[in-house]
Amino acid sequence: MGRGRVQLKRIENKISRQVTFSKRRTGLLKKAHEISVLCDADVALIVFSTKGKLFEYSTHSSMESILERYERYAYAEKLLTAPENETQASWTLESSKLKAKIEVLEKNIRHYAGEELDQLNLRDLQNVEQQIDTALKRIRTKKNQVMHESISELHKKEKALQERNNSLSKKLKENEKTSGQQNSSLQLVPQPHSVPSFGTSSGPFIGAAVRGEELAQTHDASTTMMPLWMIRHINQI
Amino acid sequence: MGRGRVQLKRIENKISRQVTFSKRRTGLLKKAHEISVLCDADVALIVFSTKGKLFEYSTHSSMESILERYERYAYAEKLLTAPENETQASWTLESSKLKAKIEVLEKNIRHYAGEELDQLNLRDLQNVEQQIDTALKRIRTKKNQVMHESISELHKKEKALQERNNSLSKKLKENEKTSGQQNSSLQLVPQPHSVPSFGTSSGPFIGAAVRGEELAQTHDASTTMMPLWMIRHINQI
DNA sequence: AACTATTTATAAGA
DNA sequence: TTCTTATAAATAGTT
Repeated sequence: MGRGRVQLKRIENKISRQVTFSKRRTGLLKKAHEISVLCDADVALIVFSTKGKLFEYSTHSSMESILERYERYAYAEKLLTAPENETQASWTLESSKLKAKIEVLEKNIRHYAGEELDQLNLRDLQNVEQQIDTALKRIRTKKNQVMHESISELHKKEKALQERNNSLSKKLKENEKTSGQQNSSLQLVPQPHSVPSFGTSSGPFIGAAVRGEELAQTHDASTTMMPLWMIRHINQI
Repeated sequence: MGRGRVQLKRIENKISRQVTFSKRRTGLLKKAHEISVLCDADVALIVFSTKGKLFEYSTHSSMESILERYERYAYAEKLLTAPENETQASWTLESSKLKAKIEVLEKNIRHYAGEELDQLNLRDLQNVEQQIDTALKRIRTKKNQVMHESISELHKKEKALQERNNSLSKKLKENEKTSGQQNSSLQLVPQPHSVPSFGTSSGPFIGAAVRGEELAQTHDASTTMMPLWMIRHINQI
């Protein structure tokens, strides 16, 4: 539904992903409401954006009651095996499982930080090295991209300010012509923000920006996931 | 969308209500899936028909985990104020705290892996880069150390075997002198443990190790780091 | 945030 | 339920 067909895969461009999310979210909530009204159905819809923001819809009978009903329906089995109010033991168990998981995650993070390496054999070390090397490339790519964007913005601002200055000083000159001359030597043209390492002219600046972008494309990050060894490790709990 | 407009009110005719439900349910689930994939969102959709039949969709991360996340998100307040069953509530609270911590750790790991970088600003990126860079150096150092150790060990073994061989063949010759000659061409000198990826002879083997070390030093990241003043400057935008 | 050209969803009919 | 088709809606790309 739109100017072009769309592949069913994650939209890589951040902006258009956000825009699409906003549009489709509206549509989805609307349709959830429609089926609920038209067909007299109980609907609960929960959406978390990539950034973790929550959007929800639920039929008048309220989210809570629908979720309860869902649990009753979907986990009927579980409810049968787990006697009514959960015992202290089960809570303790869950708690210690979670704590164990946290410990493993923290250990992994320490490994990622290059600490406690004594526990790793050569194969592990090589895996971690590979992972981190990839990560470092991605992060540098991203950083370049962000810097590039910031710099472009600065340049835009600089340009706008310069133009504004020009028009202001022009007006001022005209005013002086009509109302005598005061402050004719006033400094009205501020220096643009200085961006030392990139020089001030736009020529080399643009060159650097383009190079940054190419770099970004080279390191497309969409391919690699958490390393298998880490997943296995976590799952062992 | 169809041959006629439709009022947003309950469809009275039972049959067409069922038909519409069936069609729209399909569409709704499809759209839920689409936004989930396209926009990388976590979606949970629960639909109960009038008759009480359940239909559901949830992003890979599973219905259960999304509902948990929802509870944490939407009822955080309630958990804090809930006076009711004190033990139950406190357990739930602890549990969701732990889960939240796990989520944070997992996010950190993803950042360490160079994923989900969109959420980070330049300062964050800088920090992560620094940490990872340090980690990478440490890991390479450790790896080299481990490799050197195993190489030394291999050399020791090789030497020991060689000596053993020498003495064995010596003895054999003596035996042959006294008891006639058999098996004089028997291969008694075993090859040292093979270390496939480094070649088999000890000469080039050591060379490779040294080269590895040089490579690690080449990756010293101090060259690619951004000067502080530039970062401050950019952050001022 | 608006605007359209298109694609999609679906109401009605079979 | 499923298929077909005319038409309403949603929305991708653009401004």
